[in-house]
Amino acid sequence: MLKLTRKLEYALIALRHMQDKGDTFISAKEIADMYLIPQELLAKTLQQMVKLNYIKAAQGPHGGYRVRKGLTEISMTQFMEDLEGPIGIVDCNINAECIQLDNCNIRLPIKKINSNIRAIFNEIRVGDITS
Amino acid sequence: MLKLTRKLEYALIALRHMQDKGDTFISAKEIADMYLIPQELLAKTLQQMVKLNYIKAAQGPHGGYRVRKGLTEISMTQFMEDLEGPIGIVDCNINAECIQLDNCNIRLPIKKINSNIRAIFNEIRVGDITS
DNA sequence: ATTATACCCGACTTAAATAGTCGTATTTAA
DNA sequence: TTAAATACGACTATTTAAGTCGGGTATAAT
Repeated sequence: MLKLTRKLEYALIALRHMQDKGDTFISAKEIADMYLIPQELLAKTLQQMVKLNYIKAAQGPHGGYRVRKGLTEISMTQFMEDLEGPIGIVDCNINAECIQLDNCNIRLPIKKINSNIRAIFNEIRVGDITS
Repeated sequence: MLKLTRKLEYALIALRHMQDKGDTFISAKEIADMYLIPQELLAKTLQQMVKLNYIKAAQGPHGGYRVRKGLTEISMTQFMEDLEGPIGIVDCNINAECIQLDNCNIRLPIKKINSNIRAIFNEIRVGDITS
C-alpha cells in the first residue's frame, strides 16, 4: 500500500549517480553493478528517460547516458507521472469510472487527501533528491 | 503506484454508513448491497475491525455491526496500519532489509518524503472521513 | 425445537500489477 | 572487424491484492 515502484527508485538512483559524474557518459552496466539493480530493467528505464528528454544517450563503446541540464527543476509529480502514469490513491481520482460514484460516501474527503499527497510531490524537485 | 487498498476503502465506506445510522446494528449485506461491494470481502474486513475493537458486532437475526464511540478520534495512520500494516513508500522504510542500504544514494531524501506522507495521515482522523 | 439470519474464520482461487528476462538489431570507437 | 554499448519489443515470473467458498456458531422469532 502506498508504495513507489522500483522503476522509480532505480531511475532516481541512476540520475543521482549520473549527476555526480558530471558530463561524462555512464553506462547502464556501471550503475546496475554498483547498486545491484537488474541491468536490463534499468536499461529500459533509462531508455524511457531518453525519450522523455530527461537524459541523453550515446551509443557505442564508452557510450552511456548523462543528465540533461534542467532536469533537476522538474517536479516529482511530473517525473513520477511521466514514468508511471497518473498519481491517485484511489481509481476514481484518475479515471472517474466507478460504478459507485454517485453513491460513494467518502469521495470528497478522499479526494482531498489525494491532493495533499500530490502537493507534497509538487513541492519536491527531482534535484532535491538527485543532488 | 501510491494506491490505497480496496479493503481500506470498503472499511471507510462501511464506517461512514454505520455512523450515519447511529446506534442500530447494520448487517454486512446491507452495506455490500448498497455500495456494490463483494459481501464476503466486506464481511472479513468488518470482522477484522471487530477484533481491533473499532466496531461492535451482534449475531443472530437483526444482528450486524455498529461503530464504537471514540473510533472517530483515531488517526488515519493508526487506522491504515492496523488494517494493512506499516506505511512506507519504499521497503527500507519498513524493514530496513535492503542489500543496497549502505550504497543507496537516495535514502535520506526518500525517507523525508515518507515522513511527509505519514504526517498527512497523522493529521487526519477517521472521523474526518466518516462523519 | 426448528428455522432463518447473521456473524466467525480459515483455506483457497483468481486477477492484476509489478518486476525481471531474453533475443535481436543498431551504433560506433578502437 | 570486433567489442561494447544503446534500442526495442515480446515474453515470463513473482508478488500482492482481490475475491470466493465451505463449514461453524449465535440468536431472535415462531
